[in-house]
Order: sequence, then structure tokens, then C-alpha cells
Amino acid sequence: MRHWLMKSEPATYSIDDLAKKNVPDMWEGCRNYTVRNFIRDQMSIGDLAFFYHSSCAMPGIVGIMEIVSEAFADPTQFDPKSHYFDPKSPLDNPRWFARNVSLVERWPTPVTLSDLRGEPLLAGMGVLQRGQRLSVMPVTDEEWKLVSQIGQAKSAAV
DNA sequence: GCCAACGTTGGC
DNA sequence: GCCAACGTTGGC
Repeated sequence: MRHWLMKSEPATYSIDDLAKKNVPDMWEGCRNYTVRNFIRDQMSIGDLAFFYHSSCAMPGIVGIMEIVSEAFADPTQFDPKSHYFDPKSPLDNPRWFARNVSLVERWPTPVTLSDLRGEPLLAGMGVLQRGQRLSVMPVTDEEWKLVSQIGQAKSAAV
């Protein structure tokens, strides 16, 4: 099993939006080829991912999701009304892929970006690297364990 | 709103 | 295939 970090702007789609569904939801709208390859080729059903809130007052990891489907063509690329519409993506050879995800844990007390930066053992994490902008990226087993512990401890302490 | 970093586009 | 221009990301 692999581990991931997946970013979303909470103003667009937050962990509360996912929690409200009570069923798996589609992780859509990725429009970067590196991210596309992760989603299409590297993820597996059963993989776990951190849900990361970006571009907001308190950026950080707000919970855990599970990948629950194979990759499928992201329908928003074919929808002219969608913000994610891509007129150059051929119907018979889609450029962009999505997966369904389901909520595993929502952390009432997030592990903030500054929490992550404050932990020397996490200095190598992709999300902390200067200039990295991928909205989906792999997380090592060690990083996963440590961040999960921090997240669960912070949220249990409330 | 600023700006650094990076990906994508398109002219050549 | 090069590379400048442009657009986007995302923290601050």
C-alpha cells in the first residue's frame, strides 16, 4: 500500500464537504501531468491519503481518506460548463483521470503546515519543499506514521 | 495583493 | 527542440 497527500482549497472542496457525503466522492479536476500519472498509474484501491487544505487561513492536514476506485476518465474535462473543462481532451483518449475517495478520519485539530515544518523528521516531506506545487504527491511510510500519530494525538487532546 | 517557483504554450 | 512569455499555485 502507498500513501499520498492530496490538496484541495477548502473554499472549493473541503473535508467537511467530503464528510457530508457519507459515501465515496469523486476527486476531480487535477490538470497536471505528473499528478495525472500518480492518479492513473500509481494509486491502488486501499491506499490512504492525507487531505490537505491549501490556499486558506490555516493550511494543513485535516484528515485521512481512502482510495476506493480504480482510475476513470474525469468527467469534468468533457463538460463545457465545468471550470475544469478541457476542450483539447479527446473523448476516446482522455487526458485527465479521477478516483473515488472515502473519508476515514476527520481531524478536528489539523496538523498545520507550521506543525509540519516544526518537526525535523519531516523535513523531507514533498509538501514542505520549496516551489513544489503538485496537488497530489506520495508520502513515505515513515512520514505517514509520524504525521498520523501527531494528528491523532492533537485531535484526541481536544 | 505580492511574488517565487514551476508547468505549459507556441513561435521559430 | 529551444526558450521566452504566460498562467497557475500557494504561502505569506
